[in-house]
Amino acid sequence: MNCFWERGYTATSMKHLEASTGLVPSSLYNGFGSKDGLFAASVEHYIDRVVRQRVAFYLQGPYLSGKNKGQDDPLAGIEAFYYDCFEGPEGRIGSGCLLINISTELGPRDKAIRKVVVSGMRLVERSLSEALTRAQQLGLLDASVDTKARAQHLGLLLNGMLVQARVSENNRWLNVAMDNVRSLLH
Amino acid sequence: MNCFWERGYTATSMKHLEASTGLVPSSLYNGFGSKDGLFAASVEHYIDRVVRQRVAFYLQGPYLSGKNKGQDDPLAGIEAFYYDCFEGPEGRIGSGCLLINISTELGPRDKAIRKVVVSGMRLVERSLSEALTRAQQLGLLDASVDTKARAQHLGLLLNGMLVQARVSENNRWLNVAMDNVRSLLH
DNA sequence: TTTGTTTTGGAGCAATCACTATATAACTAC
DNA sequence: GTAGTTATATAGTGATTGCTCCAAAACAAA
Repeated sequence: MNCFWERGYTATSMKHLEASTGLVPSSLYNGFGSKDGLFAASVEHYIDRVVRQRVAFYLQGPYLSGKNKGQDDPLAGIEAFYYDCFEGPEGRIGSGCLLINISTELGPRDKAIRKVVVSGMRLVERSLSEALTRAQQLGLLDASVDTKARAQHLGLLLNGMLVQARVSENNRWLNVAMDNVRSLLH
Repeated sequence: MNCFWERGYTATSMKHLEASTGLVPSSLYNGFGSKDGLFAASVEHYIDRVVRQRVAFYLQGPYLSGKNKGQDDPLAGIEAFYYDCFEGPEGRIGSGCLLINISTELGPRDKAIRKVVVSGMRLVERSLSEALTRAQQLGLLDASVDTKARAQHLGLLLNGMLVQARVSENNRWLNVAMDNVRSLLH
């Protein structure tokens, strides 16, 4: 997963995967069938262990903010979710997001992978929408906001920020970007 | 350029480039030195003929909107700029943007290319900022808007939309996204 | 034409690509 | 222990990678 994350699909060779996993070719092929199989497993692993976990922690269920005396604060959850995507404990500056990276690399060619990638993106957008709705119910977000449209806006903005994170040398742009994110949480 | 645009850098082989240009290897190598040289030339060609041209037409200089009796309407120019990125006359649905595609594919590996790509992105953001400032001077945009921050927001949103365009099968998401773009032009 | 330079044609280079054949080693079940 | 199954190790498969060589062709200036 880390190999594909950093180098993309095409530029990652079986040699890289052997070195990264410490396994010999026969083990890899016995376990995953082909490079494509290993790639598909990596993408699903990413969605499970990175996307789904992050979404569950910050967006679904109550997010207990310190400011609000331990009460659920979905908007603070969204903000923390964004920060975690860029300054996560892994320190993955320059990696961006595996789903975004392979979206643009593979484009419309591999339909099976594309379906999985899109489902991962939709999971994020849906969770953002649910968090916004929860914020409305708690009176933290203006009731006139179209949560689905706003969630799409937040999701597309996140995609754009993940592109920027992949190509930018530092994180100086992030402060302004987070201001822009917060401007969507009123 | 079209080869790299559609297939990315790594997945594009010299055979593809020979077939696409109709030139034999010796001609390509005589003209561009290497695959990397041809790639660099393609990226600069893209910035010149796609980005710069589009930016000049819609964002820089006055954009004469039909609604406003032939007067300059920078906000209408921004809106038209966005539409042109997704429903351009070329009908490039699924191609997205070469700069975005190679940003995420190559990431931080190739520093020379990254510099060029970032300069192309900055050109767009700067032009958006200038159009917003022009709109403020014309009284079309609230004077309290931080045009640079808003331009970054619009730029990142555009990046995200170009990722979406690369991976999405249709353009149904575009209407909602354009509503979100317009919500930033007040 | 003649001379000199640039461009193309086509074959082929070593290196790497994803992948496999086969034989041995390591488990599991009884 | 012993048979049956699964996993690992090593070497090597044909195909494709980016690229080169050299001779023929085209062009340029006189």
